[in-house]
Amino acid sequence: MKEDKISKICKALSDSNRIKIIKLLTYREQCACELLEKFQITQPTLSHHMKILSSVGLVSIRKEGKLSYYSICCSTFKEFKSFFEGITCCKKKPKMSFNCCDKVQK
Amino acid sequence: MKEDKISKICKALSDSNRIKIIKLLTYREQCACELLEKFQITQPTLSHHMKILSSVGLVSIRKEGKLSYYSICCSTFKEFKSFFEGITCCKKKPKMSFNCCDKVQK
DNA sequence: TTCTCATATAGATGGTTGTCTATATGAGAA
DNA sequence: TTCTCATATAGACAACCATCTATATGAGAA
Repeated sequence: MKEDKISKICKALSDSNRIKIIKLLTYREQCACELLEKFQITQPTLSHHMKILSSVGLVSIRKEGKLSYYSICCSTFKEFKSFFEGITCCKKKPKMSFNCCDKVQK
Repeated sequence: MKEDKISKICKALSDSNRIKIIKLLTYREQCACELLEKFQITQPTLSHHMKILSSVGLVSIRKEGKLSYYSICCSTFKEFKSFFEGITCCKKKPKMSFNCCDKVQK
């Protein structure tokens, strides 16, 4: 996954309500009305947040009758996480040999 | 780490240039002038980006003479990653027994 | 069809963001 | 001190964002 896509997903996650939504969807898929109860926002605002989360592929929608069920989209989420696995916090003074901070720091 | 802090870190990472900066710092700490060469932005804009990254604790600064060396802040980054480890993409229809998507999806 | 309920869309608004140019700061060299 | 270089800050501007109210859509019930 490229930097551009990662930054778009991070933007989608840059709101604390949307982080909470993602966390809630960890346990099971939920319909909009269920999610709405847990927030102090209006229904159109929740709808807006869900659109942002689904537009970057973090969340998928399943419609059943009048209800819309949301769940985390596994493949996108895994790719997102694996990008950060590739980032390590390594410290090296310039022109010196490579050392991982895990060894260097206390 | 709380949702509010996670969302602030995601906001700091919601720009593709800042994602690239973090990726570059994976390999070693670098000074501002070194980083600047790799982007098509002005020096004040890079300085602005570094301030955003360090204000959320993602990056730390070490000053040496005229130069400022930036590196990834291990502890924040690890906490950030571990938050997402706690998020799993599990699918369950309401009122049914719990199933992880790893088993459910093809 | 008509009503009701769940959700989406439209449009407005105040606040935030990425970028720039211009300028300040601060360290080492001359 | 004066000059130069690396970096930070100030201020401006167009674009974007979270939220709201009002309204539309669309499915099932009556």
